[in-house]
Amino acid sequence: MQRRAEIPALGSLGSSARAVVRALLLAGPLSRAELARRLERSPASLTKITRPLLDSGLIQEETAPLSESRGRPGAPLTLDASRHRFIGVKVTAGEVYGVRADAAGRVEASAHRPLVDVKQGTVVGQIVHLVKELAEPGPVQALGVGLAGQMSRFDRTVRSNAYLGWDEVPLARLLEQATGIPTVLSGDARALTAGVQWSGPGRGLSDFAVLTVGVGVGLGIVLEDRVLAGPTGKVGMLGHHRVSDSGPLCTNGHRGCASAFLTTDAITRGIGVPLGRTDLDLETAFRLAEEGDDVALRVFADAGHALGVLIAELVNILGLPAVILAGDGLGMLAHVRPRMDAALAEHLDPNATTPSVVPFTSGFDEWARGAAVVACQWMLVDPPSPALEPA
Amino acid sequence: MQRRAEIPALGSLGSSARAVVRALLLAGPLSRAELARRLERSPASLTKITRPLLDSGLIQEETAPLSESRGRPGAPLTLDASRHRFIGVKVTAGEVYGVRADAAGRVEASAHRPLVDVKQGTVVGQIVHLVKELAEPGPVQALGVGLAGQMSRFDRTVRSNAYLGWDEVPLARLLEQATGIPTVLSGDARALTAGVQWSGPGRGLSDFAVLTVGVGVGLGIVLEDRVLAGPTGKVGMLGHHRVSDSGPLCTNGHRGCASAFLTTDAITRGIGVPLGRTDLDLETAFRLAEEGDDVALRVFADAGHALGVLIAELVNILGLPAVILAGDGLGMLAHVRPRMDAALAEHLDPNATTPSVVPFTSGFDEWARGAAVVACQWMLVDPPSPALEPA
DNA sequence: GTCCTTTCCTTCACTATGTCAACTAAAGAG
DNA sequence: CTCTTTAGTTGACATAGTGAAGGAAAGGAC
Repeated sequence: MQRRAEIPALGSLGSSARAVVRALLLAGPLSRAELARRLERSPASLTKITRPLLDSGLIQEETAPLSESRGRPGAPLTLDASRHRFIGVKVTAGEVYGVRADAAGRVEASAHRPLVDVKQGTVVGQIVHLVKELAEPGPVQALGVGLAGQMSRFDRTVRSNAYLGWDEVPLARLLEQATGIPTVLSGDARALTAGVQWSGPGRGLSDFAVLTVGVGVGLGIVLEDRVLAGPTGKVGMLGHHRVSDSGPLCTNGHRGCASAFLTTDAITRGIGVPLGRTDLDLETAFRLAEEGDDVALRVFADAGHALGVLIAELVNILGLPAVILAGDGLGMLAHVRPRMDAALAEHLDPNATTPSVVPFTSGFDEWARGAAVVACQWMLVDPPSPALEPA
Repeated sequence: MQRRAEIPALGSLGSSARAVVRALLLAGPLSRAELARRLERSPASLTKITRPLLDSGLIQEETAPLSESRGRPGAPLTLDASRHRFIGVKVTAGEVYGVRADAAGRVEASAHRPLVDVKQGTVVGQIVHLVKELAEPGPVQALGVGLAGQMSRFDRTVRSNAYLGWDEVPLARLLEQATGIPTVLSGDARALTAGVQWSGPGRGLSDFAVLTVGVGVGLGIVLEDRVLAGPTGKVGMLGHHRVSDSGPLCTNGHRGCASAFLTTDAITRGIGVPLGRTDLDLETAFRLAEEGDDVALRVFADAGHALGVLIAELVNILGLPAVILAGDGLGMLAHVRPRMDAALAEHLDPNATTPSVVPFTSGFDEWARGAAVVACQWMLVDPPSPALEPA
């Protein structure tokens, strides 16, 4: 058995070694010859690149040869993803969620802590507590934090966050100083999308969108294998996107916008108010629909219509072959799917290819897991990110 | 005066030399120090990279020094774009348009030829004629051809083109054999967008969309300085994108779709049919609107509304700071702008930044010029494209 | 078994590209 | 006139990749 401490950190690798690690993480065991084809290098280069990785124990050569067709079988190289740990944190309304995941995005541990206020010190303190709790066994290579709001891919500063009331807070540096772990920030929808792409239902797809439904409506887009950051971090502002000329008002007073049909609040109030039950919850709403209640059926039909229209717009504009649905409001899918499919078919351009619409049920952990994946990707970007700033 | 024949072709350059040429074409005269900063290389490297380019006459050192602030002034390097010629061709309904442009995208000559049928031989023959006519003075470095339909960035084969009725036609190879000029194919909207980005109103913008209005409705998207090809070449299928719950039917029988409001045909028929004037043209429609005709005013108002909704959707989904309007139907802008602006404001997500909407008046040449720009970009991509196949 | 073919992988000499450190060069500021 | 700042060059060196040549490991033909 090899000593674990000797394995080098992913962040310390050269650019070609990173490319090899990325390929191995993405596509399992691969022979040198296969890697050479994928990375568009010569076989000679792959011998050279993989040697130090094998020597350091970062990758291993499997004994069972990979025999396909005739000719000498390739020696499969593997990377033991479980030896590289990352922590992901998602900051929400009143809570901070965190997970520890390996390089393959598998969750090893999760935890959460309440957020009593949004003062800098409180939030940083709670994140640090959470990280220390999760970091326990073995070294952690990087920490990713997902926050609502506009930030670039691999950001270091919260520039302006309406929800937290923050302005120019160097959160990554503060967390690095407190934890000693290299830290990146990312938009939460972007992080979720990265998680879906790296090790969720988006794995292997080079182009897709993630549409989330819950407290709000969110969007993440992957084009040509890259998660879109948006020019100003502002991708997917479709919460108040108009979906119908009629319909209810949203909380901002817009008629017929996506939020007015799709958020948990819109659904519970849409059903609860006409029935005089102001504190109706989603489960009750589902039950009412199953019992054939007229109001519930109409509200879910409208939600399905809104969802179908949003998907059609995405596909018409971007030509996406797949759309993944996620978020804690996804439970309604069973009730809205027929109407969603109908609206999608109706609004899709006749020349566009019908996308596959894939539901992805997940809890709040998935947002944190996405942040962990972002941290891992950060360690593997080319060109390498600047090293941890001196504390 | 230097002998022109000695200048090396752009396609023969190494990858760093290409990067220098791209930067000089994009941002005019730049000193070595400035190039080093932009390309993220050391000053020493730039001395080394630029030396053979200067020796070969491909770039020149300007005499007037570039004096900013204190310190030694930089020696501006320029690339004489006019010494590199490209031909762009756009294949449309009954005609083939072509232009000869320089590396900066400036049109030097243009011509067009009728297309009596869409047989392979006929189309290839007409393109070859056009190219020979335009290629006259000096050598041409590459030929770009823009066609409607789905193709990748820098394609070589028309895989399936409903309009031409073609299937798996190796058009690039055929044209290379007939003309001896390296040839690329590209989607027409993609080519137009490349032209706008390289040397049109999109110059300097890293994120924008081009929305075209005319016979149909087209879309091109630039994100992070890259023209989007779309996963299957299918970006911007918004011709039949639903814009309103009510409104006229389009030619495919869809109610309220973009085509039903915005195409030239939709406008002339929308005004002409109620007035009993079946052969009404756009000019007459404009005049009617200026005279205050009720029908014309309503049709243009609806068109403005449709345009505003499309722009809002684009901006909501992608966070684009700018949208450029083009196409031969753009003449209507004056008549539709108030309503367009209103619809844009109404449908834009309150959290999104209002984009600048820039009209770009242009003729059919602009589509061909885009194809020439694609040819130039093809010569400058990194990694280099495979060289001209042996004929 | 003994070839032969195919594919994988390595070695080695070589090229391309880019860097650092030390230097010269040209301007403005005091 | 010297100091500072910025630009550009030089030469020794580093890094990453390649092609050509050959060894290694399988299956197939005989």
